[in-house]
Amino acid sequence: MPRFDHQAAERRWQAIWDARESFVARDDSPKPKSYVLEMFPYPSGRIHIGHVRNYTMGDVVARTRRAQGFEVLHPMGWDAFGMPAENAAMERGVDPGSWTRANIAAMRAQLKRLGFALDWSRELATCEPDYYGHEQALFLDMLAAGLVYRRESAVNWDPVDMTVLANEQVIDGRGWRSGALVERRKLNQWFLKITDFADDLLDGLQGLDQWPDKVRLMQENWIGRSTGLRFAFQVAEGGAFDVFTTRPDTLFGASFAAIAADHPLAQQCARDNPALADFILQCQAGGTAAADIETQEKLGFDTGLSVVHPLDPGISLPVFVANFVLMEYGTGALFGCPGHDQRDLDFARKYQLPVLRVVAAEGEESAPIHDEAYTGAGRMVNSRFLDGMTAEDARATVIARAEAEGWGEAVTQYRLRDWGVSRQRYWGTPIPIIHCDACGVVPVPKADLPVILPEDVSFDQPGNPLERHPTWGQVDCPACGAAARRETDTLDTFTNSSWYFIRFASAPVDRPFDPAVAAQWLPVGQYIGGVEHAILHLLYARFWTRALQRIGALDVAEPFAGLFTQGMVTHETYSRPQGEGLPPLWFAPDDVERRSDGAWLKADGEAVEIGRVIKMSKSKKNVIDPDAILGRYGADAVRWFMLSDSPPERDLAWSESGIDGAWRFVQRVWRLAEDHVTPAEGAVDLKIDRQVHRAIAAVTGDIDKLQFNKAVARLYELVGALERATPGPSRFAGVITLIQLVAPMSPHLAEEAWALLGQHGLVCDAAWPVADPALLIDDEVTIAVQLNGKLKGSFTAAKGADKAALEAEALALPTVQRSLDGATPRKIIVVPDRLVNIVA
RNA sequence: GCGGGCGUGGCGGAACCGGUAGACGCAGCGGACUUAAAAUCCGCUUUCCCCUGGAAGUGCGGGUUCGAGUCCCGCCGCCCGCACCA
Repeated sequence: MPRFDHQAAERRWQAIWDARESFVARDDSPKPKSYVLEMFPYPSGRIHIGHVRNYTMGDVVARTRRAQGFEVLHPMGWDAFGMPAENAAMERGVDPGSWTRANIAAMRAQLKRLGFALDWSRELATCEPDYYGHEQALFLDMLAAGLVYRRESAVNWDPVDMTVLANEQVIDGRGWRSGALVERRKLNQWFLKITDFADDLLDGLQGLDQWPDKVRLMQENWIGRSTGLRFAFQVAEGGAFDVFTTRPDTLFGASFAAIAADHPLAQQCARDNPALADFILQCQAGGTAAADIETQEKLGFDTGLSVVHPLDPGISLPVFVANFVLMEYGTGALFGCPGHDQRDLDFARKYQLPVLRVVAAEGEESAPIHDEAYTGAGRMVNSRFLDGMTAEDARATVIARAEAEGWGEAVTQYRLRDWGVSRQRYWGTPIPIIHCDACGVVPVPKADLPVILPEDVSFDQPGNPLERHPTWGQVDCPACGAAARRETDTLDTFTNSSWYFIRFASAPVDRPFDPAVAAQWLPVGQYIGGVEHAILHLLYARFWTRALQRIGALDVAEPFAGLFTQGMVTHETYSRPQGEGLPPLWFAPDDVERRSDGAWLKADGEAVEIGRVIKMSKSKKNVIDPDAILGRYGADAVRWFMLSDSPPERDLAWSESGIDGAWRFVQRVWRLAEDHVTPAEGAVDLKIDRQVHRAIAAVTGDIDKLQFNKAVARLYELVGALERATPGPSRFAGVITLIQLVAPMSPHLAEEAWALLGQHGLVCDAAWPVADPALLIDDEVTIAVQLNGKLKGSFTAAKGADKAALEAEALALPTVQRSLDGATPRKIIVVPDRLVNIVA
């Protein structure tokens, strides 16, 4: 029997879909609209398995929605700006533009081989002026609306390469190329006022009921709305500074005040205190990453100043400069309460400061604090007029008193910080700003957009080549006409991904989008991507959409109505140590021969170390190239395997076994189709009809919930049932239905089988099957029989049988009789149509 | 350090709302077909035991319940994010 010829089928059907423009979305379609989107890829060079998994999931949703009668928008594009292109330029001497465009061409060809139902007519790449030029216009609109501002902010500075580093380029506090100790340095940078939208973004989460709870929770915590007290500490030596606290109840437990190293007061004190100046310098060592700062040893320096306790002028507290206080959060200053904050406790122990309990659980009132701060609920102690109150009441009382006496006020504080979008890098959207000595900061007039990124640049030295370009930066000031300079910073690539889904929906030549057309498609009905984007990308895109709404550009509040976060594709790693102080050398799976007892490098036949199963990453080289697998097994088998086994939200550990099973499944379905080229005569087989309709209901529900692994299992069961069934009209109809249910997952096979079976048109255009409710009802059920909750047996009964009958039949079971041994049950629990539990 | 998640056979996983744990697939073993191989088909496959039956079992330790993989409390391990990776 001939096998399913995947190569011929893929070519044939992909050409037919293209010619018929099957997946081109029509703006003017009368059908209800559905927007299915997967996070667009960075063109790193080759598609990897994670992309295949992501786009296969989206494709199943898109094809199913289309069959269900929706006009589906399912586009694809390229998140094409970013650091890897600059790294390639430095390492291989290619220019970032050519490198990126070649990668796009290669990856587009790979995606096309997979037969995705994509509308390629809407393809975009963020590195092209016809995309980023419109982004520059939107930036200027936001600037005009007051949503953009400039201020100083810290970056990672490599003092040897004299360049700014990304957090990723700082390894153990050192520059990744130079190895120099990194410092924090301040630069003037552009910011978007995302904090203006903190409440909207937080409250908006409530309505996102088709988002995973965990993502909503993470965003909620990230925004971090808290209410507390802001008050002024009077410095005994003169002056004052503000602090913010969420725990005003613990004010009597305060034993010190701490300010950030770059707090104005710290700077002022350092002027005539060389030791403090030194300490502040020390605080600037290291990168800007929060994880690094917060895991650093907590260090403080006593300024010698003291502040007056606001509730008792008789108490004075020492003022420290501390490396864990961030100027960016709150007021850059805090009071330390060691009894009820672990970080403060560690600090107090280190600098021998008093530790006092002011909140206690019942019975703990006089228990001293040892190594662990008490952060639980309780009542106030050692706190004078607050004693005996709950901590919650004490909070309100202190705030009320502060407001009445005028030394503080209740404020709402956010953990969320404004979005710094300036990057001291080349391969990004140029910020459309001109610096003029006379006029200052001048926006580029819209008529002069796009500000085109020059591609004749050199990477022979570190840093941003835009700064060294001979002519690009020279420009006349649009305001006064004098010679001026272009801004050489580019925009964060997150700005590119903050509105691409709008450009997909509407892409006029002369403006970013048409609001009416875009609003027809938006919000995205189903967005699918990695959970690693749960906060930053998704929050920025939500902000950008709301900002557009505020400035009247687009009447959409939330960009993504439904979100699904897929797990990553993981793989074990192969490496060899390179010796002291050097990172190991990594090897790609293609270069390694894997056997059951180890792994060997093909090149030299020597063993390599097998490492943990981790996220596929280029740096660890544990990346699988789908091309070879695609050639051998075909797109349908690869797609099928991507959906099998692992639940889509969980990580998928790649292994070559399993793809074989997917290939066998494709062949099994093909054989079933070949067996049924013409409809069979004979009687209807109700049992098969029931199984087919149960499968329709289950598979439809599973796809709807994106539980593809369950849909796959149901289809295996259906195939098995059809194989065993006797030939006849029910079996023939069942095979037709099977082909339709398989079509979103393995579309080439389905089209080929559909044609073979003499069905009309294309299966991708056929209406999705609907289950007949009458065929979904069981008339018999299996009743489990338990004794004290342990299974003793089971029997079948008519559905809806009454309790007494079930009880009697359960008691009559031989195993139950034997176990009871004549004793009378104390109690019998009957769950209708389910089980009988006998309690002895 | 902070925030979020996950943990079930040899492996990936299934189990509606607290009601028969292990569906389905992979791997393995045995058999059929074949000169042979491939392909295909059939059967077995959580562990243990005194094996026509019984006991234990969902990371660990407790708890609630007639009944817990599912709910509660306390641990352990792994993974993701932390604002300049995309």
